[in-house]
Amino acid sequence: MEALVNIFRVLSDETRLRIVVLLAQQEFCVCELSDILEVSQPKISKSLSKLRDMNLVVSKRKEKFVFYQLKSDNPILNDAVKSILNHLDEYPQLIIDEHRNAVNNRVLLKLCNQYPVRQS
Amino acid sequence: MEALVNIFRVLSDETRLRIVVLLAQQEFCVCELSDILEVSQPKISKSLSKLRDMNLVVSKRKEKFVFYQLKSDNPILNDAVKSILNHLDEYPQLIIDEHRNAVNNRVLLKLCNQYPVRQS
DNA sequence: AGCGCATATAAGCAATTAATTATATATTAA
DNA sequence: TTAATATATAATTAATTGCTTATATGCGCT
Repeated sequence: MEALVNIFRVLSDETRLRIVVLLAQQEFCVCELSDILEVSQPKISKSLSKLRDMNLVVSKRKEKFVFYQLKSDNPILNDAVKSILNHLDEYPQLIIDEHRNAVNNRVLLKLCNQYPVRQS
Repeated sequence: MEALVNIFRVLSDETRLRIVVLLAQQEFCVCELSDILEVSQPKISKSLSKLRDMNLVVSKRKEKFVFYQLKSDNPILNDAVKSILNHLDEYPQLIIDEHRNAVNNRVLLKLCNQYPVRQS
């Protein structure tokens, strides 16, 4: 029961929710999330550590960067994310996040080389 | 976005979540919820008023009793409730609530007449 | 070893939320 | 109109949460 309530508590914070929605689609490192969401690094880091404490994400270091991945073994969280994605058009901020992700990947990443390299 | 986050905030409180799950199945008055959940009347009342402020329930008085009904026009909330009901077996407290509701309806209600009468 | 960048954690403060107790309102019934 | 019951709200205090700034850790490079 507490676990159930905690899932919803995680999603009741805007920063955490935006992170979860992004991670539902691909893994990200801390600095990417900080850039995409325009949220301070400590705040992102703290959000992620809370998600990790609750066993909702896993992290792995790749050289300088620590990448976070959403775990997919929590049916309630999965359903909630699916529900949000189904109604994405009602939440402009989430669409902006997606868009900023795409832009970051194309421009910043490739030109300035200040981003982790992805082989897509 | 704030509306989205607020849905999850509502569900991140155990009392409110238990109320929502019960109301998803039928309407209840305050005293019934207080009895079934074994939670103080002011706490139930306050939870319900928060739900009403967020436009998630409607209330109607029937004589002494004020009945609350879950509104069904919020897709995110609907999906969340469906998801919870799909995994009810993992949350014993919710099952107990359902059970106590059934018992209350059969025993207390009919014998002692201390409950609002329902025509089922 | 020393520097730089990525990430994590800590400290202090502000703000929000919650619980309990008491009280107020509204309806019914005598 | 008074009493009893159902519900709502208020006041106080306690607890949680969140933000910012500062600092610590960890890895890679030179």
